Amino acid sequence: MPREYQFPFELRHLVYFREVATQLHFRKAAESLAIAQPALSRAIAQLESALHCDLLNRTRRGVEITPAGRLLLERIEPLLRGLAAIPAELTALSSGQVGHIRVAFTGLAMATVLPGILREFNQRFPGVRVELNESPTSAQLAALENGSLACGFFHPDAATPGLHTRLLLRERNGVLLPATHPLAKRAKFQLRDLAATPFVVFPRSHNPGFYDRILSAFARVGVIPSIAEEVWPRANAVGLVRAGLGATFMTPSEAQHLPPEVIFRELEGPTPESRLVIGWRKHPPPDPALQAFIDVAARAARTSS
Amino acid sequence: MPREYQFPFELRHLVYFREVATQLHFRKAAESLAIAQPALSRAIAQLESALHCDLLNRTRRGVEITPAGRLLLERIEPLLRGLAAIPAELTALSSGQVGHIRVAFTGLAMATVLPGILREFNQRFPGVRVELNESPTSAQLAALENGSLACGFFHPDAATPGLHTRLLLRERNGVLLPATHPLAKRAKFQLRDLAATPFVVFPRSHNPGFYDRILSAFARVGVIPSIAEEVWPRANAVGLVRAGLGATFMTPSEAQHLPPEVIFRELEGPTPESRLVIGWRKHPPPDPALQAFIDVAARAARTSS
DNA sequence: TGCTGTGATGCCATCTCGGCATCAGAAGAA
DNA sequence: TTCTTCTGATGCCGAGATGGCATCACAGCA
Repeated sequence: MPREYQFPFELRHLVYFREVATQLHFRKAAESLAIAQPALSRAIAQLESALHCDLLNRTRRGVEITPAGRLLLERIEPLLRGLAAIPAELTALSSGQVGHIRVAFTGLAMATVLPGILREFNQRFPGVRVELNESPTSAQLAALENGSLACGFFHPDAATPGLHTRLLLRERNGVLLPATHPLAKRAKFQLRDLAATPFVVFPRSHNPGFYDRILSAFARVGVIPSIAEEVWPRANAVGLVRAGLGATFMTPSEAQHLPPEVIFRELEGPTPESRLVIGWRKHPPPDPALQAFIDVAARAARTSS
Repeated sequence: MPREYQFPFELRHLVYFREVATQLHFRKAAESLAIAQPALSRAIAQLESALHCDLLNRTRRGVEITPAGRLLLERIEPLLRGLAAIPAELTALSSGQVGHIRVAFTGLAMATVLPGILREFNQRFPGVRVELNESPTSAQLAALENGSLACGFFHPDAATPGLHTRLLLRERNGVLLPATHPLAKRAKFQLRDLAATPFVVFPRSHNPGFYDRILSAFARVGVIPSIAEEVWPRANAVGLVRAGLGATFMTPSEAQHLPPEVIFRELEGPTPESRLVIGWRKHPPPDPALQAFIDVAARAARTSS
């Protein structure tokens, strides 16, 4: 039998030694450990022979610790404490009370449901660290697939195989115009009225489906829009609109806090729709912390709608 | 049977788990561990049930680690490394290559043998930290007895029960005079010539035997000396002599580097003798580092005498 | 459909661990 | 002194744990 083993001792020996070295009394230590004294004597003897040195001096008037024993005691105490803490940590992890989840989101999520979700989740699961990254839909889908992302708030435009998704909200897009734009004076207008207006959009690669829906919405009213800039994230588009470079699509939710030089208008008639979902991988199934986050997110969406 | 135990697992389980979690392959891990694969499977299953959570997902296309497993792996890796380092540390301690010894000394020791001893010891045992404290003989004896001192360089005046001692040097005391003292002009004189001179001595409690030998040496020549000050350590006595407060006893070795305002003179006839020894406790026997220090000290004394 | 490779399971020999009873030696009391 | 009492060490034995071997169950692949 190999009996080849990295450690010449077992945890048992170390725990026993710690007890004897602390109490300096074999019988009392054995009692504390709920074993008989001979077993303890033997275990200590084994440890000493395994380490090739004396750890305790057994005198008739008690036990005293040797320098080697003192060194061993110093070394094992923090290690035993660390080991003892592990089961509780794992329990906390399994119950979802402790953990770490990486979450990605888009500007729309942050403008709508995300703050409320984070507030409630942090309150109910203060031990779970949430790592947040604003990230476009396509990057989120890639990160979800390769496992580097736990869940994402994004805008699906097609089926998402391998993912569970849950619809959080849907909004019609309006447009954000420079205050100097001729249409800014009108309360209502349609997409085709924007034929002459250059647009600031996000890069197509970030969400090809929505990008293409914008183009086809224009096409349906016989317009080929001019694309002035492609920029990400959304806040920068607002800056460019404010600078007068063009208009941009935006949902009402995103249009809450705007600088004075821009004006938001809803559109009549056809317009692209934004759908926000939360998505996560089917396999492996979410760990408890992520499941808790998803539950909180789903409930927040229900209550807000 | 109690089988009450602080840890729900043993080191074996942790080492096995680390191997599987690293290799993500039961057979290969079992081979690395020099055990059969079924034993490894069982050990991991035991660990999982002990911790009440899954650590590894066994899929047909290999093994993948769960969040709980990853947490466990993170936690145990530093702990296992720490445990693995212990045997070597104890070996180093036992061989005397590593350690810590507390050493006390008197001014005479530092003026004579101690620097050479420390130089050689540090060279041969760089891993041993030597803690040095200048301390009077009586304090050294007390500290040796209660175990707070490993060894001391001191001046015994009686038997030292419970201690091993080794004579390092013996020197006749001369006197240190202010340069303005009348006797300073004479090259030779005896103790009785100092009848009118006040003396600066160390406190009697610091080495009663030597103090009394001074008094009896005076008594033998019919002189009752006047004690001007009692001061410790020796360097301060030099300062008081320099300030003209009186004379003090001193060995030639201690009179090497003196300020110009004082003059050292050897004495003819009877004079107190200083004996420097190194002493250490008989029980418990010295640990290897201390033994090495004693050996170096004894050899240094032999070569210098 | 069979082959290959995975981890899991059944069975058994062996070893270890710990309990009980007892021993050996020193300190302290009578 | 002698006896008691306390210490830790040792002999012996049974229960349980451990690990090896053979085998199973299952998925991927040719």
